[in-house]
Amino acid sequence: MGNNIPDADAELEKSDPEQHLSDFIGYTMTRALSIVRADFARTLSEYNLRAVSFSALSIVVAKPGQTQTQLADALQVERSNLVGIIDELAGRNLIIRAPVAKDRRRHALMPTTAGKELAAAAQASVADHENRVFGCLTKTERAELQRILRKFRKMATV
Amino acid sequence: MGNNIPDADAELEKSDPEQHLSDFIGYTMTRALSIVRADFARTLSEYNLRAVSFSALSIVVAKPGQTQTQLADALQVERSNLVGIIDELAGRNLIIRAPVAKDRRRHALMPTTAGKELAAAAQASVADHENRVFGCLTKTERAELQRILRKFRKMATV
DNA sequence: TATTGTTATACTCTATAACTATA
DNA sequence: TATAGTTATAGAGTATAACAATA
Repeated sequence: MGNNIPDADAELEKSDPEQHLSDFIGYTMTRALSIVRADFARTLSEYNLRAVSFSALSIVVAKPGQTQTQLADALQVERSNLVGIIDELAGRNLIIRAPVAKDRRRHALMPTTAGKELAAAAQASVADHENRVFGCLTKTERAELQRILRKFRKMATV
Repeated sequence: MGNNIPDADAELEKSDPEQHLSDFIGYTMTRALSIVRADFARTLSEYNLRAVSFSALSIVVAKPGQTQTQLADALQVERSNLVGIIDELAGRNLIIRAPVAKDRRRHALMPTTAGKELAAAAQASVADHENRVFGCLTKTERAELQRILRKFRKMATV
């Protein structure tokens, strides 16, 4: 049973420690996304937004009136964990929890004017961020990357 | 200042709550990767491996003799957090911390025979997982996705 | 003095259960 | 009974500081 002794020279000509791992698309995508996320977080920090609060605000602006459960589903977070995100946005007067007359358990999430303005500004900065970070790819490559990723999201079954 | 009242019908014809967000490659990639990761985690659970311990083991097998600091850099984790990962793999006798004669502060990370075997088996399963999860894409699309992601990793500067 | 591995710790994220008020 | 929002909590994951051994 292998209690190997350090073998100083064998295999050391291989300079890439990721060799096998980078054969996997999932690994390459993970590393690529971590580069994107670093710049994305920097971009959103100007607005004191995290990725998830940016997404939440954007969705509330794009589709006002959703309940917290619906928004949690759209964001793929537990509805218990959405509470703090909504608290954060509502505390900054970017959205409000409006009562729903027909069902008093529910809150209709509505953007305020300030929320719409911040969402628009942040979205413009995120668009700049994407142009910056993906600037090393050609327009064709960016479009192809989006197309393939969208197809994957739509078609993947596992 | 906008204390908007729920506007029951306006905008409700829009059925996709992600509308603006899915214009961003980063958003699409995040969602795509979360699909991949779910199946990846399922695959590795057969071997009682997490993503990070699979990566660590794979790198130790591919390039034996690295120190913990070098491996931490390769994995992009803090070296303090690598300790537990190495403890886990060493506790299962998959790798060993071999002493380095020239510098007694360092450990040379070496795979055991069992570690090499588990890495090979897990890597085969991960290859199956990739074929399964990306089966909805054509071979050309998968190759193109890999090519673009690799170019991005190599070229991205931000 | 600086570096390697380590410990301790704190902060964020995520997941689950249980509560309340409403239906 | 069931559902929407909430609270509490536990488990990961991640980041920082400080320590002992060694260079």
